[in-house]
Amino acid sequence: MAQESENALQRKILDTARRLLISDGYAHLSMRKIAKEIGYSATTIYLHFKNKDQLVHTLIEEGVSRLHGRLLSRFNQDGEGVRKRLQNLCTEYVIFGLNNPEYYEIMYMLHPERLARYPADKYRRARKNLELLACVYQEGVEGKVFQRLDPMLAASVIWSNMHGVVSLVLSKRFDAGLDKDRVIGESIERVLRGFEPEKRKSSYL
Amino acid sequence: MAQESENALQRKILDTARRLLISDGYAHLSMRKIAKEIGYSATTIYLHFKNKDQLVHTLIEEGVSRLHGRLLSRFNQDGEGVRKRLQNLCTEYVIFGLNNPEYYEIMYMLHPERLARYPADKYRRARKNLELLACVYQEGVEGKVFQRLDPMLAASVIWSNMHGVVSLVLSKRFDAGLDKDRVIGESIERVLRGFEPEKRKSSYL
DNA sequence: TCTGGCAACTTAACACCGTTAAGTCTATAC
DNA sequence: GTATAGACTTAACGGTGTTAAGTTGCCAGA
Repeated sequence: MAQESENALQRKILDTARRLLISDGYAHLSMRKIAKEIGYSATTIYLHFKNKDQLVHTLIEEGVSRLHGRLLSRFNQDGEGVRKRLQNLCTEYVIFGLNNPEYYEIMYMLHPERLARYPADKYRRARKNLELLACVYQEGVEGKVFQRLDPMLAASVIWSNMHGVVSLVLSKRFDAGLDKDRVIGESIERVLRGFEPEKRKSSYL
Repeated sequence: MAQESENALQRKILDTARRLLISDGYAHLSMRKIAKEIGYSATTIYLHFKNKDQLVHTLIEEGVSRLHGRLLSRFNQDGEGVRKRLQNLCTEYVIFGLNNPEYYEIMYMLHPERLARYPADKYRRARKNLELLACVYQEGVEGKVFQRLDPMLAASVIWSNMHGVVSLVLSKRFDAGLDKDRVIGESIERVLRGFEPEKRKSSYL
């Protein structure tokens, strides 16, 4: 069928694009290279994707759901305290970013111009990752492990902290002499501490 | 003198590059456009700058020292508590980033490929900004406002937190419904709280 | 005054890029 | 047998960073 061959080629384009993205980085990803790799002319890609941005958006979505898979498996891994669970989610996020720098770059570091027409339903998918953090935070609020606060706000603050450390490591902005693992560990630790309840007037002392 | 006219043109190139960077953004900054703007051929720029990266590095350095000026004036503005002073530095950093998105982009969000040959002495300048944070932190340690910790590590953690929130705002990754000012405020607040001493076993209660 | 050389600058070109318009070929439907 | 539709390509436009080679004009030394 026409549609099936269309889908097959579409998948081939995406697979090649992903491979080139990971091997050469986003800066070197070009329509012409993808085309050459799959043995078609560059214009053929435009029969399956409106433009390069749309192709990249598909890769972003892929990245988002890969990350979601990682976070979800951590999320479902209970048996530990709420604080430890949130900490694990943070660690998982950082690990994903450092292990998938090219995915991370297009997902969270690309200039917004490239995302201008990023479809709303894909944004919603991305938010699901934030909601995992928010959910655990809310649990923590109920268990008096964290201060009462809008969970999505708290999740956003935690996320932006994780993003800061990941993106600075990826873009090599930290001092060479600095132990990156310590910065990452301290980042997670400090921001979580920041949400813990004041213990000053603890009643049991 | 030959050198003087060289410098004059060099400055003209830089001024134009800066103007175009701010008006059109880094993505649209091209050697040809700069050349057209100053009425020279594109190749003339290569007589004064080795390549586009070197030109951008000069702009980055400019940005770093602009930011340094801002931070320094806040740094020298004492009469308040140490914690408030560190908070002010953080706020100043965020304000600079949001007010100078194009500068911020090339300074901290550009892909490391573009910075591969960024000279070491310019890195040192960039570190001076981090040292301002570290210095105030150290003051806080001595005043028992912050936990004892390697000041450069603490400064890096605080910086990466600020960078996270700035870069996510600039690249429009936060949910539209989220109050950015609150995220920024909470980010600063929470990370500083994370460095405060444990008050659990406070002796005066 | 002539000449060599140098500095400043330009033109032309290379090898890329995303993207579009127009054209080709082939298989199927009538 | 011919028309149509789908899949694909070629050629081109206007852009990019960058380099090699060429031009121009001025100034020093003979």
